[in-house]
Amino acid sequence: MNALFKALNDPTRRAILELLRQQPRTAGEIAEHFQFSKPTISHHLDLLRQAELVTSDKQGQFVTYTLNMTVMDELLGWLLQFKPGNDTNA
Amino acid sequence: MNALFKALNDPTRRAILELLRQQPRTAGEIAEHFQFSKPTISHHLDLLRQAELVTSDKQGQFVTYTLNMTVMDELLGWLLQFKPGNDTNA
DNA sequence: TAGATGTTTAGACAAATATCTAATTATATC
DNA sequence: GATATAATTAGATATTTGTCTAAACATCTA
Repeated sequence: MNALFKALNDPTRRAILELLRQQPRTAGEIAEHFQFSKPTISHHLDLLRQAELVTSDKQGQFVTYTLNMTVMDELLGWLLQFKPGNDTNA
Repeated sequence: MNALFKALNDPTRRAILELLRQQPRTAGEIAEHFQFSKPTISHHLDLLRQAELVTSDKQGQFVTYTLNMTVMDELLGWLLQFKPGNDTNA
């Protein structure tokens, strides 16, 4: 849960997630969308991977990043605990 | 959105939210649940208030904090954009 | 094998963050 | 008014974070 909130606490990382919402992309393609250096984007991708918000797959020189929604579902569950009438974790 | 994710990116602040899920509490009551100093808790409460995750109400010497779910709904909306088949912000 | 391309690692640094103690403000009560 | 209680503000400090450049690693192709 910590890694998840940490990963989400950055506008660039959230923008990366929104990019990947459309389709998987390589590290270089992702970097093109931002003004930061490639190492910086690589670091952001690392944090997203640590939080399991993305998966990475290396094909030759290219590393393709794909959105992984299963962790988002965990966050969804955490959120719903606050919804009135929901007694989960009561 | 930034203030929201920032506020959520701390286990103590998330625990405070979970405490307030049961009922509103004063700053002192909240502080009793943790091992940190009162100023530290006061600071966490300030960040939660900045994110509008809680509201505060002063009655005499006491300041009562109450959970505010409306911002959580915003987060919920952000999350749902990632759900397949959801074309919001497409 | 050499060079080009894609990506990550290493190391440095400024800015932000979480924490503390001491001091201050606000209210209640004697 | 003086003192006690509730809470916040101020200032200090160690840690974490986001960014950069330079270097290294991995793969492809001529």
